[in-house]
Amino acid sequence: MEKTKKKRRAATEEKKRLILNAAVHVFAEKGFHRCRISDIATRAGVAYGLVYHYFDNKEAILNTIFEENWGLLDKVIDNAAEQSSELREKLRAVVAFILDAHQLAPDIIQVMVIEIARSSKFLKKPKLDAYERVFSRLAEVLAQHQSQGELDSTQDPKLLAYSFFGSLELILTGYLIHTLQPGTGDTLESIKSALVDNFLNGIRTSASRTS
Amino acid sequence: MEKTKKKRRAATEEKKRLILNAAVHVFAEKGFHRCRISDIATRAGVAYGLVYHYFDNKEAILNTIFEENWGLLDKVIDNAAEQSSELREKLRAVVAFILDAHQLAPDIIQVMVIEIARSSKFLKKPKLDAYERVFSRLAEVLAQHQSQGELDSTQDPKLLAYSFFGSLELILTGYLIHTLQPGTGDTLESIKSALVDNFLNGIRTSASRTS
Amino acid sequence: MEKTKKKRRAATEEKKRLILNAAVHVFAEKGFHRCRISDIATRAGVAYGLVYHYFDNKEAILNTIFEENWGLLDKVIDNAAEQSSELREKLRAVVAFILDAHQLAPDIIQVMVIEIARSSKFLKKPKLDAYERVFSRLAEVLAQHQSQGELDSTQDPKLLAYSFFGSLELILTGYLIHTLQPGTGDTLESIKSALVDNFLNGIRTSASRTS
Amino acid sequence: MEKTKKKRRAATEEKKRLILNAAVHVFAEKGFHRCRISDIATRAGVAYGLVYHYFDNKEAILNTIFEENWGLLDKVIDNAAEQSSELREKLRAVVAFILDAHQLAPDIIQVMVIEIARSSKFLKKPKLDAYERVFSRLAEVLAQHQSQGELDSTQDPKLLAYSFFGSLELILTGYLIHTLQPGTGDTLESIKSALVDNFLNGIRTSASRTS
DNA sequence: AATGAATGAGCGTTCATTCAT
DNA sequence: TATGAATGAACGCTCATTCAT
Repeated sequence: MEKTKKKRRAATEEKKRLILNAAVHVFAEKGFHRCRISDIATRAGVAYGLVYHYFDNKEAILNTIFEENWGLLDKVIDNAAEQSSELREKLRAVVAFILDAHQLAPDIIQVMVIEIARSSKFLKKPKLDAYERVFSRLAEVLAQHQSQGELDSTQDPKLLAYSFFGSLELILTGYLIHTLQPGTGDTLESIKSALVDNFLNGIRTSASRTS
Repeated sequence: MEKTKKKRRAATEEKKRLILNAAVHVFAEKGFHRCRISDIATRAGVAYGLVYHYFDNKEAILNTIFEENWGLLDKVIDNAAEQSSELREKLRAVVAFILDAHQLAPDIIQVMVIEIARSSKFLKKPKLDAYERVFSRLAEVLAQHQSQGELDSTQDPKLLAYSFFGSLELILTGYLIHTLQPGTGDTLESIKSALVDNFLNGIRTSASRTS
Repeated sequence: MEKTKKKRRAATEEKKRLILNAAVHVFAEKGFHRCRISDIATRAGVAYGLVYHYFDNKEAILNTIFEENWGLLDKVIDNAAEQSSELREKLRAVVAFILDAHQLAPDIIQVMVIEIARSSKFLKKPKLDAYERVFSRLAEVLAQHQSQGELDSTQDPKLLAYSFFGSLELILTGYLIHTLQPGTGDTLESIKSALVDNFLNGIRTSASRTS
Repeated sequence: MEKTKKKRRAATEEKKRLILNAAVHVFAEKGFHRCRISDIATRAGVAYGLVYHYFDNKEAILNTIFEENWGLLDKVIDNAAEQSSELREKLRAVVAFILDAHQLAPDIIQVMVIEIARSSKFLKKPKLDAYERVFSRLAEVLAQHQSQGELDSTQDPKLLAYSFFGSLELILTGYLIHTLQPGTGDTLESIKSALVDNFLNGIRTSASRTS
């Protein structure tokens, strides 16, 4: 009995995952507004109505995707902050997480970047807060290193956090829409390093530096 | 007769502008997908059938907004490339244009950033090309300075261009959605400088530099 | 110009009427819950969407029917109260109005009796008040005749009003569902008289009266 | 074995009753069309699939409620006709049954009056016959007393039956929707008497009678 | 008997677009 | 040019009903 119930619960959870995965795929392919519930159901290989058995509505599906994945980012920053004392390492961990995720599951990253970040203007309170927390968290980390004299203290750490994620995001977008292609020499690792190093050191050659 | 025709043409152009302005406002307020043609017409103070005299459909309105404004950015980069030999000046001109525009007409910038740049995934050929040209143009400028030894030549200039615009875009987004507020000390000018300087020099203090 | 606008306004009003009439017919035929918007549109000979041009939703159509017709009943009672001093005459005017209306437009009466009275349990404030006003108004009239000694003053006039309308309503229902048929001798006029007389005098023969 | 079967049968019957009671409650609360099977199941504390073990469909539940209760009314009229020779007593028994039932189980009465009696227009053959039988039965009783000279023989007894039940029904409706409240002096008994007496004697004072 | 996952037809509503005036 | 009535495809969502366990 117990076992049966557990099994059923597990099967149920699996079905939900199936729908979620289908949704991620379809959102990435056609965009949230352009896709229909039936696209999701078809892709998941389930009946139309079943989607509504698991989710209140289309928006709720997107919310679930957001919560599951944005939460991960939250944790990654926390872990990075704890596990290393080097700022460079911390930033690299964040970049690595996102770029690796993009390798493994580009659809999810795309939905996060395009469908959620894009609609951030229209986010309501609880979601907006969750969204913002990631930036605040990185800003905290930066602030800490400012106070240790490693970073220019005159600058707003929040703005720096936005700057950092902005670079990352648009580069990702470039990859996603294929207007930006990794050069022949660029390994994923070299891109990770470049992103972090450029953020920390800038792109000028030391030769050309005056100030 | 001639005059009358001109007048009429001018009046027509004015009406078109009226609708375009209304569209910008409404797109910014509710988002492209969430707003209706009638919202635009109401805001413009015209009958909604009239919108179809001036534009083929809803998409065409967004296209017009895109073309008019993205074209400006194109020109700004060209001008900047010509009018100064200093890379810093060139970049500053671009940043200044965008941030000033955001001061003067935040709705336009919002629509460009949120409704167009973010949905670039779904752009079709001609629009996508126009979109991409801006990045290529900036990349060219950067490549030129690489060849002059001012910038690290090992890096992909296109990627650097994406990085630069990405920072700018997300900071703008932060301002637009009010999760990022200009600090009390931050003048618009100081933000412009910081963006360019950080891109060129990074954010590390010289004291903490080892390499 | 003026004329053209007026004409258009009139044509519009006519179209609305067309839809309203179709709705009355369809509501009467299949019942409010069982009919679809498309039934109304088809019956009216207009496009599906036009119904929504004139009415917010299905409920709003029923509301309009209610308001237009229930308001008439209101006025009829008022007029009857003013134009005659005889209670019998007043009641007869009310009965006559309803039964005549039923002859002329049985569908409307049916919708009023079945769809609105039935859902009276679920009426919200403003509609419920309008609904109730008719009963209150008749109760006032009865109360006045009580105070003149014509009617038994020990009884609740409101309850008497409900009793009166209840008789009328169920008889109408009987006719509507054809479980009650006017007998061969019964003219409409005789039924009107019977209803009023029975209400005032009861149905007992004087011979059998003891009290 | 026998016993076990009986027990099981009893348990089954009990479950069915549970669902039926829940249905009555929910139909009364939200209306037949506005409630879902799951509302009934939830209220009954069972899985909603179980509802389909006991009933073919939603309609069948309503039918069962109708049959169980309308059948009682049938019997009440029969009993009244047999047990007393006085018409007043017979009518009083019917009124008493209904009003007492309304005291004890207002939900059932409401469902009978609002969901069934009011939608009688849409009843199909077998149900319609059952519905109608009650009126016919009362009409028979009245006809009998007409032939004994107690009641005005010129009137259609069926119409009188409708008139009588109509009064009763709308007064009940008034109580159900709380637009009619029992006055402070009105006991339930006085209302029963009034209904019957008014039907038999009318509401005019003898002083004002001319005919 | 009991559960609740699964199905899919049905329907209300929206809204871009067309068209008559 | 200007209006807004008219059209109807599209789609989100509901929920009665079936079915596997």
